[in-house]
Amino acid sequence: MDRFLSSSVNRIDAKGRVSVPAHFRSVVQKRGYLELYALRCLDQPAMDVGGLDLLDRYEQRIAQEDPFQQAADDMSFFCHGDGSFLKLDQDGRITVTDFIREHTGIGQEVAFVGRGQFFQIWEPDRLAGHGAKVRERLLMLRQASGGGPSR
Amino acid sequence: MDRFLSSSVNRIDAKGRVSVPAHFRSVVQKRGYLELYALRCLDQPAMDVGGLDLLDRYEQRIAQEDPFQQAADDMSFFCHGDGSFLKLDQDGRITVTDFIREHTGIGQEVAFVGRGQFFQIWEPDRLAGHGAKVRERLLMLRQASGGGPSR
DNA sequence: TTGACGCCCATAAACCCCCATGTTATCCCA
DNA sequence: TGGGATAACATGGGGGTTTATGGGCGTCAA
Repeated sequence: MDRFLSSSVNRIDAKGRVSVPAHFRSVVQKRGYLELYALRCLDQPAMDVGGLDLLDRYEQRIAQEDPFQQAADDMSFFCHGDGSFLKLDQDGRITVTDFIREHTGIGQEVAFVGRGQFFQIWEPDRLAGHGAKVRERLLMLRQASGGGPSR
Repeated sequence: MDRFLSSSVNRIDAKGRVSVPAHFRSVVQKRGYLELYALRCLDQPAMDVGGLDLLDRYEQRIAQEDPFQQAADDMSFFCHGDGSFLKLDQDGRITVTDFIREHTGIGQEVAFVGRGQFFQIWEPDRLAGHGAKVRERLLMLRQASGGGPSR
């Protein structure tokens, strides 16, 4: 398996460290990531975490823009400046910085959520609230489209 | 890693010195920059800092302008005349000059922001305000394009 | 001589390596 | 099928190293 799947919650210790779920670590290794990079989500109190290939996508997008226009500058600011490195120590833990806590509201626990090519970290309660809203939207979408397959 | 990524805030000491984040220093060394050059941003209260190749970037920008117009002349004056060298001392610190303080509003603390090929220095509060505006613009961009790059 | 600047060192805090412990899940065998 | 052995994992903490920061001192130039 080489995709980030499933979710779990781990506790932050007195030094501010938290274990990355073992399954995610094995994906990290399989993909050959030497370091993890966390990007601040634009519209959610979460961080997107992945390898540096996470940035490649954004940089390709930026390359399409006129480098001297505001859009290119904004995009660069977002993907280069609004993130932080997450070093895995040799026990597979990362340190949760103030930068991350501020944006996510994370206190004592961290929820890890697989998203395929990357994963996210959330404050567990906020994740639960977000999950409820997502399910609601999906349900409305299905009803609006006239039912679809049963079940 | 050979790109300037992530951001952090450091304090200026009584002599006007501030530590460049260790990670940025290692990028500077990896890129072989013997000296850093700081340019006033055209449209933001920040300095762009990088190697001398930073000038290439500005010169490209100027090359886009009609050389008979005043804009090109102004830009040339701005970037060739309104920059300053930043020497790294052997503890990895730079001195924040009055010239920099005036343009950025920097007082006691400096925010370092990675921008890929270069980095920026900001007054922390102004950076926070700028970041909020950038995220707002990017969100609008995403909504306008009906989905956008991520998710 | 004074002030800006470079070089040096001291110290506290942050960070990372290593090992220990407890808990949970898995497996094996009676 | 139950129960104990085992392995995998999350978590806690000790201690060394790196980093940020503060300050002393000599040099050079105005």
